[in-house]
Amino acid sequence: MLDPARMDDVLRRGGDVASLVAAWKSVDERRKSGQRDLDTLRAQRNAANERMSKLDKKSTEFTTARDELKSLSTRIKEGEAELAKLETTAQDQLLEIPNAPHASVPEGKDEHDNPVLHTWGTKPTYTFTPKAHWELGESLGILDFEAGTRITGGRFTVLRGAASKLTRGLISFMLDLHTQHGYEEIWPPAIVKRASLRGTGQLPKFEQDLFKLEIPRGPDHDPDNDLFLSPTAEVQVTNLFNDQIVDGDNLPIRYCAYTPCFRAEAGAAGKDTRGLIRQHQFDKVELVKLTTPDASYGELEALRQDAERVLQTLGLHYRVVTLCTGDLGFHSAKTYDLEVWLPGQDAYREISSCSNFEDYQARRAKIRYRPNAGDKPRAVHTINGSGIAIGRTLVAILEQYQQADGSVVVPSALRPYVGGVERIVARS
RNA sequence: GGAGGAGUGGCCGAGUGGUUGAAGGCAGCGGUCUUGAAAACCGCCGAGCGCAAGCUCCGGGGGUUCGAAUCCCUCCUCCUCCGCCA
Repeated sequence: MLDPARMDDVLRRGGDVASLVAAWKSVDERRKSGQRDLDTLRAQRNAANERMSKLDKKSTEFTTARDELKSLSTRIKEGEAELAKLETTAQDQLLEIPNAPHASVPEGKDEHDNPVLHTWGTKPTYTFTPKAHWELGESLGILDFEAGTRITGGRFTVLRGAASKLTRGLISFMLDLHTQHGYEEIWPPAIVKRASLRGTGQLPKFEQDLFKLEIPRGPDHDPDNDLFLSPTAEVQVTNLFNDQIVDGDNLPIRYCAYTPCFRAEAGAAGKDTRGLIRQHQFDKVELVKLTTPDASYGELEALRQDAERVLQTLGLHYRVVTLCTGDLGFHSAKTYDLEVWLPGQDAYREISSCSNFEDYQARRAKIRYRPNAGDKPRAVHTINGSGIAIGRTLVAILEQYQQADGSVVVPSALRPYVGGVERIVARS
């Protein structure tokens, strides 16, 4: 959650943030004064109880003191109940306040205002009209949208033959690339509990975007243990450290993880309904770092380059944009998007999003480090980025490497991962 | 799924109703000693809120009581045995 000291910085986001902040401040003031009053009463009770422990239990002084304390005790209980309500309210309000943008984040209204940081490679040229990946995939017999819909529903797809094999190869290729550059590989659960999602910022605000598991539960079930299909490995891997104090000497910590990701895509009706771009289930290799505050922006740049390396090694043309204040995600302080070129759609499409959350997630998930032995614990900074989205990489390969005859050349770096196959041709 | 057992500070581990926020040990930090180190000895050494005084926290939540780490209920987690399973 946002550091209360930074409430003014978050106002750059505009919109209704100002009213959220004002509402929180007002409740928090009441919370503080309630805390003060209650502490005074509790101090009285503690002192009286200590005196009482020295009295003879059979004496009249004891009986008198006990009866007097009874009413004080009742008042304290009432005060505690009131304070608990205020604390819950303040906490709920705080969880709804987004992260403060970093000073280097450009002003802007929406994605059209995102400045391009740089472009890698050049747009490939074709002697024919490039096809969209769904046309290529269907004519090659490797993307079966109809079957996915029949088995599960819309926005689910069956990959066959070369598409399946390329997916498997891409996962291994990316994990190998990242582990060679200092990331430890993690294979986490695909299902996460509510508390984990709150820790990384997906909840409470975005519950409608998630698939929730419905399981018979007793009436006393703790909602913190409600289960959801994880929308990104960011949740699992960051929460590897929830409620932990890590040794400062171990930072930065760098992880990579492959996981399936599940998103309900509420509110995306009608968008990208064709093809693999926007699915309810997709695969992704994620990069996650925990760093000290002074190192986090350097580590963000490095992580972005590590994500870019995947596209470069595959020879895929792309550009990098810096998200402006109006397009910045809820919990991010700064984000770069990697956008790969899709000739079949004549557009750059997001294939990786690399963000520094500063201490926003760490404060929610209680991930701290001790700068030096004996120091007070301090929130770490968390950074993550796709490294990169598997399905969209498959899309980019199909579209950028397509040939006049409808076949698709396999990027040379990927061939060792698909049994040496050099070209995908239609199934006979 | 059935039957037992256990959850205390970075770690181990005392503690069954009243100076116990918590003995003791290990680790860590500072110091004495030493050419240096080790050993030994001395001191410090959990976290959160609050300007402070102070308050809160012994897996989570609720209850009993003037007072709970200690008693009761419930949830979660872990361990052992049986069953089942990839």
